[in-house]
Amino acid sequence: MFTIIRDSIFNGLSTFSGTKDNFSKHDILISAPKIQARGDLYTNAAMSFSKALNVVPKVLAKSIADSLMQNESITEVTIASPGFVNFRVDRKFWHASIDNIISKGKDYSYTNLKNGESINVEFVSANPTGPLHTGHARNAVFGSVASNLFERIGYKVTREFYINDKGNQIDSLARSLYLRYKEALGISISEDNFDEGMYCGEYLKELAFEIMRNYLDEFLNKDESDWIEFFKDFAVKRLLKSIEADLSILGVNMDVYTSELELHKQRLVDEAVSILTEKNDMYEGILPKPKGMVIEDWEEKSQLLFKSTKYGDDIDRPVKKSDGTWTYFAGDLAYHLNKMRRGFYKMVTILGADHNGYIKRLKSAVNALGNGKQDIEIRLYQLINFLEKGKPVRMSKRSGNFITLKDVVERVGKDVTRYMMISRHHDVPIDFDLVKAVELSMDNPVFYIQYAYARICSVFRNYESNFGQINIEELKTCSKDPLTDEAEIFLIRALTFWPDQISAAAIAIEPHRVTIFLQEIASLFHSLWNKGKINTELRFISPNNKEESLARMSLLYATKLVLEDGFKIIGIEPLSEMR
RNA sequence: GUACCCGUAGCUCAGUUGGAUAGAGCGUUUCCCUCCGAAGGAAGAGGUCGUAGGUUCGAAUCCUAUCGGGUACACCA
Repeated sequence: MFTIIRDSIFNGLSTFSGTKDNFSKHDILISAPKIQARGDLYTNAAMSFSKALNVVPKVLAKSIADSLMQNESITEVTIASPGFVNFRVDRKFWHASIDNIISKGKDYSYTNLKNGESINVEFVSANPTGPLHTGHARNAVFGSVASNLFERIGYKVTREFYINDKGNQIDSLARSLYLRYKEALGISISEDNFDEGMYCGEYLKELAFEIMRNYLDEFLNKDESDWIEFFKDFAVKRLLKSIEADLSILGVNMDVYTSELELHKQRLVDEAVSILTEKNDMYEGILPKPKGMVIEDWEEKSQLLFKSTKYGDDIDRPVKKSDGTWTYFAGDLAYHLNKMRRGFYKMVTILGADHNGYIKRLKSAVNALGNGKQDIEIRLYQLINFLEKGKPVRMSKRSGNFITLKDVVERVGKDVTRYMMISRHHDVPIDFDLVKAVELSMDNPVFYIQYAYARICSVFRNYESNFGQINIEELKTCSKDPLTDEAEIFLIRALTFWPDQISAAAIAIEPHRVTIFLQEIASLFHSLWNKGKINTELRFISPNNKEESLARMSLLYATKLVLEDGFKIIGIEPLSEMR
């Protein structure tokens, strides 16, 4: 809807030379003034482009104002110093906005900014050594909502999970499973049998029993080399399946799973290393002892290093351990080379805040391998504190007594979990109160927006019992003239901003904004509803006046579409009535 | 010691490429159900945006310094 206005503003600016080179229409801000008396909308374009065009803001503002005046939907334009242009639009503009929303329907917030460009979103990527825990839940929801947002701006999204199915942790996993296997065969095992770093959680017992049933004592009293590969493979496969199941109850589905082990088997690590060697980015060297932390068994060791300092990292990073085997980082070199070979130059990776030390080396690696075409963005999310009636829930990883993702979803439901996980900026830790989260109050913001939606559905039921079945064509074509109240216009205005806000959230990779906008719209709706309680003129349904009722229903229908769109992006189900 | 993140109302947090008089919820005070769902709404109190400088027409937002909190810092993943 704002494109027409943007065009007018742009025309006002384009009388000055250099306009086309300096910015595009998309850079023009149109927003609602905080103070109502100033107008319906304003732009700061005169100030923000004053420098680029080398023209004083007031002159630009005058030119913008003149151009806006020629737009017939604009009724009044005022200039405020130092160059704000405030204006009012005709009611018909807002009325047309409703028609626009209804015609676009489910595609209302879709903007084809990226024109089908491929993007790879890597998220969760949990080690397949146990069930997903609550931290993964935030990662999963963040990645999944970000992906939905990317699709809204025209990206072709691939949701990807990187499987760390190689290394010491997987060895420990296999040994842990072997202990459980011995236990299944009647050998007594206690927690003391599990060394540091091994996995003594209950979940391996089930897998051990399955091996015992199918293979009896075939692996008993054999050398580790005779069984370890089988146990690794079995454990990883099964745990991955349970991870997939956990993600699915959260409504998260991956498109691609990529195995680290496979990349090694395909010799892609060697390939990545030889590419970097050719670029002169690899060398055999000794790393300095880290400062500010005590390492007891520190030894100077020569190892293969990647020259990541060349790309902005603080120190160079080891690709081989001192014993000559590959590091985890070596696998990541291969992995990102693999991503780019599959055509993904635009990459987004979601990681926990504890990975902050890893970003620079990852970006360095991608920059070194990407030949300038690469574009990787990494987003970190903060931890979640689980509370119960305000008191922290104790979690001990050692005894395996930590809250799993499944626990949370089973307790509060998928929708509440998803909503809570993205209701805050990713840089802010979340306090998640398991009790308050299911209360039917404003301590539980999910219900606020669902309540708004349910109320709208209720009005529709009511309308139909008065006037019979409603159809969309009718809503589109009916006269919107009865919509004149301030509260109605405010709601329409908020709905009109929706596509801009969604694309801004996508570009910034900030899914939490969606929840904020939804709160705003729900609030405007609730406000309008209550206004109708006091002033019967404003009620959505006037039993004796179908025309008026229909106009109001068209506004509600547009609101409903936007709420549904928001729900879909967040991945929660709309409720047509509260229990 | 170094890097990254956070510091906004009593509490939990928004604040969109820098925009005009900094906003919500909870809590608190006062109103609004004979009337489409009060699980809601209207209004009040509550702020030198951690502190000090700087950049400019204009700073919660950008830069520098500083204080407080979090996370991470050889070969692990």
